[in-house]
Amino acid sequence: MRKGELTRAAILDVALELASREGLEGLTIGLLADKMNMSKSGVFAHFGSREDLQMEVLKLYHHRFEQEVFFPSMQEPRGILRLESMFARWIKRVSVEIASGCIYISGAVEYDDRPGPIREELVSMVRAWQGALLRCVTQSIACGDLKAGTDAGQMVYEMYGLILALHHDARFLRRPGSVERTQLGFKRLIDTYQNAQPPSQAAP
Amino acid sequence: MRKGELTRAAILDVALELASREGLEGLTIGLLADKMNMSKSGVFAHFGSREDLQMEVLKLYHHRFEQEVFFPSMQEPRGILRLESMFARWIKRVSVEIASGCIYISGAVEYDDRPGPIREELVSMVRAWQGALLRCVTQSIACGDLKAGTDAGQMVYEMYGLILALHHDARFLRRPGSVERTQLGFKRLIDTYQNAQPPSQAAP
DNA sequence: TGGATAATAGTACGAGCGTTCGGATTTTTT
DNA sequence: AAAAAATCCGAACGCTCGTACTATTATCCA
Repeated sequence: MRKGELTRAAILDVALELASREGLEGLTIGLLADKMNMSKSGVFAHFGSREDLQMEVLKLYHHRFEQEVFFPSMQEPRGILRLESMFARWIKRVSVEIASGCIYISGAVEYDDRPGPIREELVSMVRAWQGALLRCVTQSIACGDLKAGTDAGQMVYEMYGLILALHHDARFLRRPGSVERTQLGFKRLIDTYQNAQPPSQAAP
Repeated sequence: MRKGELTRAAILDVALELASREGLEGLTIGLLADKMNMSKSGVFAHFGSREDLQMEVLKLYHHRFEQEVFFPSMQEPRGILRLESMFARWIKRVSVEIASGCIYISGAVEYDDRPGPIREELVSMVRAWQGALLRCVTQSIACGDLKAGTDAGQMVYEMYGLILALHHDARFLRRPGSVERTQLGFKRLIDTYQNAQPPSQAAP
């Protein structure tokens, strides 16, 4: 691997850290250069523009999220077990991000009214993740783990709300016990839509 | 009323509109001056600093929120009726803000890691609103509308999550039907914790 | 090891930011 | 109506931003 690609990767790593704290729009080349002990133009040369840099950071974040949350949960069997794994790993991920900030969540606010390629990419990423959750819920219904009439979209909606509340209360309000509240909310969600007893079996 | 106070009020009105769209940190004096057909220094003279301007905008927003959501609901009798009124008005308010943006929510992201008086004020405002919700839930338990063992903090937590999800899905993802999902989520929340039949009477 | 190539530094530009200051103009008060 | 005070403008300052260009240094390949 060439040296250029190496420092580029190192820059992106620091950039992700910085963007997590300050937001993608708060990510500045000057600050990044300082943290890297490089000149501004030295950093800049690795990316065609600031927007390209932001895009790369976003894609790196997405990749990490997939690695930590999505892929491991796919090892679990289809149904409620996988759903619980996805949510548990999601909570764990956001819990860590209480200290640093979650780019999906801060980005949703930063780009809710700012058109452009960054917004497009961000929207499609979040949609993809919600789509994955939706599929998992649908499968859970199909295999009889969840009641037949369950509104899958509604479940995903409320799951997302619980995570947003976690980020809000823990990171912004600095309130302890938010993780437990999120778990409790998820438990009530499952309790509402879960089929009577059989842990993971076909429906009648 | 002196002319100064009049234009000052007009500036604040436009500033609130602008801060709703771009966020409090995106509120800039130059842009504000343009929208007012005034010079930058002319606008600036009405406030000692940009931070003061932001603070005034924040307080104006808080005032409007109280007027539209909090105070009218206080007309309702204590208990679940008042709680439902608070949530309904809250939804209505955020629904309108889908087009413009909610400063409480965008501010929570902008200032989650940015110390200073603005953050302090914002946190105390959100805490106050959650406190009001908490009191209302507690009263609903006391008067027997909600079950005795109900975790009031948990209810408020989930209500806030539903609103955050509304803002996220409707404003950022531009997904239709989010208001209905929010109402459905609230209904399930009430169903879980509501006492059997008596609409609003003392508990056994 | 030398020559081509890649990687970084340095400097400068134009734009926008918050803020200051002095003067012109309008409003209010006496 | 005259005096006092409030209001607003215009220009300028120092700063930071992204970006372009040139030159120097380091790295890679033959």
